[in-house]
Amino acid sequence: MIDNTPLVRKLGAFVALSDPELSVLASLHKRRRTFVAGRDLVHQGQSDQAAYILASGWACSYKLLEDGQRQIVDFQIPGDFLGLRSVLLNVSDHSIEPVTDVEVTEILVTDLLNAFAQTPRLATAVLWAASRDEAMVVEHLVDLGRRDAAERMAHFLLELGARLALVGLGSKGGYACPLTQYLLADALGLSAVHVNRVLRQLREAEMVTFRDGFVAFDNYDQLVNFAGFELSYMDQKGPLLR
Amino acid sequence: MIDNTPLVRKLGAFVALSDPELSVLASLHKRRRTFVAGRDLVHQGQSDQAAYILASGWACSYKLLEDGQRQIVDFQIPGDFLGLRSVLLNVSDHSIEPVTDVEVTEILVTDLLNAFAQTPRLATAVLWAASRDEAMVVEHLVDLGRRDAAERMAHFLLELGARLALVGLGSKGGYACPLTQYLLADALGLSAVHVNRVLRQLREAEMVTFRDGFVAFDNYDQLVNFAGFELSYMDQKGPLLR
DNA sequence: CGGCGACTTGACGACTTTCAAGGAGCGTGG
DNA sequence: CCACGCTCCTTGAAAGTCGTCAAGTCGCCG
Repeated sequence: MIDNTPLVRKLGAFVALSDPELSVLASLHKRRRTFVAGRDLVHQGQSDQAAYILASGWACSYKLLEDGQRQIVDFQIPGDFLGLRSVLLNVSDHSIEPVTDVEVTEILVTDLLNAFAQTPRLATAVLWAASRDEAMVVEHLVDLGRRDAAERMAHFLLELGARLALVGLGSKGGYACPLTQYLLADALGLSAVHVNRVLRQLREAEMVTFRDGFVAFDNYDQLVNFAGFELSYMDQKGPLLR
Repeated sequence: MIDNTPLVRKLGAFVALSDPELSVLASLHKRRRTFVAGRDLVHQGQSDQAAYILASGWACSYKLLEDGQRQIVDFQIPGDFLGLRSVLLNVSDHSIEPVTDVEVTEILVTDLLNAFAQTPRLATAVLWAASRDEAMVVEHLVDLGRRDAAERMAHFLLELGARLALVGLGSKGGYACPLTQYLLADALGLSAVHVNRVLRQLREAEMVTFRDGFVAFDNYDQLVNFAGFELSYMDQKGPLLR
């Protein structure tokens, strides 16, 4: 094992990486950068040459509508890619904003594509990681399309918890969560006012409590049942490719 | 140019494929199969060894909720992948149903992964195609989260039109569309009844008319404006990788 | 202390769903 | 040939969910 960055941990879950592959991966980590909360990291329409891996902190990717509304597509937590799609499509179709101060490591497109050429299995691994991210977006889409506000919130908090647990940042008890009710509203397609009401409702039902930057699962099983939560699509036991 | 299947057309838009790459691609097309409308092609939870490229007809990918509701994630039109994510994740997190009778060509996972190893640029191309599909899902997500029923419908019909135009099946005048109002409802997160009302509304506003399996843009520019439609994320002029 | 951002709560109204009832087109079988 | 059943489309009325507007609290910081 040559290094143990979040990227290696993530891709390692899919393909068993050889030492040469690991060293190619290691060479991708150019420089480490930090960004402050709230200032966009990527702008919609911008043309990028670099993607990032989130090392610490939270970010979100969102789209702005002409009328000023915004829809948060996904939150990124440590280990996640930032702007991979922007790079591949050559133009960003969305913006990315750090929710907290974040640390990232930069990856240049050219390096990434060269790495694919040298070690094709890496390409497969990245494709897999991208598919996994897409599955998350799809689940979010189902939230917006077919769940009412309370189920949506419940499902969303559970999913976030499951993702955080995968990188050691959460458990069935709960997790630290830096999101404001405004951010939740933009993610869940609700108004901030309604987010507040729904949170109260879930708290009074003694299923989850979101307070002071911490999500506490008061009754995990009941919440899972209420939200119709399934984490099969996140379950991943060891590398598929050896 | 060795062949000119939908897959080649699609990937060719991203990378300029060499003859050896084209021949690897050609070898992927195992057998052609047909499926009848309505009978699932892939079941949620099923473990697949094959993905497909849609040659003719329409399909849709959807998720079922425990309470019987369903959310259609995306429609697939000729040239699109079917079940690529299922294959990569090793378990399908969604179902796929042919909307019409469809013809597909089968692609075995193992062949696909081998092809990646032989021609890494192919992997890059597929990654790009997957990113493009994801961009579509993201736009759909914004529809559900932040547009009201009429805007949502308008935006959806425009996007479908733009996608069809890319493969020569539609224009700014309109396109043949085999979707029922029930399918539209499941895609847009609305009730079938409301879909009907919204379609009437758009028809009476003389922007679009959806009747007898045909979407007619009565006033394309007005509709684009009404829906806040941007196709920048679909615009793709020639290969990015040479 | 005043200002500010995030959170709360109530009242009212708009957008959507649900419930109910019909109508039109089409293939099947008597 | 026509009735029947089925799917899809259409429309109205009542009921609910959720957004908007408005006002007020709390903690933090200059």
